[in-house]
Amino acid sequence: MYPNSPPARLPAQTLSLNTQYIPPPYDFGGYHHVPALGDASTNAWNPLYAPRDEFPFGFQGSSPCGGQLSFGSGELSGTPAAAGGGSFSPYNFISAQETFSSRRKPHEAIRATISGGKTRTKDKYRVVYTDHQRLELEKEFQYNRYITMRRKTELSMALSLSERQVKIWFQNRRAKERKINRKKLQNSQQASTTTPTPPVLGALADAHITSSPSSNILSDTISEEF
DNA sequence: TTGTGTTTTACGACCTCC
DNA sequence: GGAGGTCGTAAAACACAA
Repeated sequence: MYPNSPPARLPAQTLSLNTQYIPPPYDFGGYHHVPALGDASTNAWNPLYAPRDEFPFGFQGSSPCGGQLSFGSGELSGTPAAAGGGSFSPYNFISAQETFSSRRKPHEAIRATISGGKTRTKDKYRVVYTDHQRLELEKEFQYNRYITMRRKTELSMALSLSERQVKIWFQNRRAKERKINRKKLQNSQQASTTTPTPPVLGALADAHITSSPSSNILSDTISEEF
């Protein structure tokens, strides 16, 4: 079904990719989560530095990691108390998911139960999270790429999800981010190889022969963080 | 309406760290 | 050994062009 290339595990690549964070182009107009969020690119999300312990909360408007959280769009106006009166605090959640206007009808559209041979543990193959659930998860993700055990417990209770669901959501969300970053990197590499070098820049490049395209891309990517 | 491509949940395999 | 990480993938949910 998926005629993709065979699996190839490159753990080292994972680490290097995680050192940069480029905010993905969110489009809530589709069936995706959130409008464009603030720049959290100053974060260095390396699993080696992933918080395994608690971290202090209590920010308003901007994360301690430098990321701005601005959920002022009309989409978010459907969550009356979620933002805590305009400023997001990760501890402020509303558990009444029904108050969130959902564009689709989660859980209703599940038609098929797991047939024989499937190894899923749930009676349904997968559920569709409500917009509110995804919004709160997304907010937490913008605050911290790696959820702590405490926050996982709180989120699971607030959103009526299991801790395992919250954990897997964060795993999938990080995978999505890496995928987007890879695409961006590929696009920039293609652009650098296809676009002819302007004469002036070419002359400048001659003065720095040691710089390779790949290193330029890397530095460009890093410079985007600032 | 339908075919197709993309995104979203969920899992297994494997790896690392404590 | 367990928890949690990435990676690859299955299949549902969804968007959208024809």
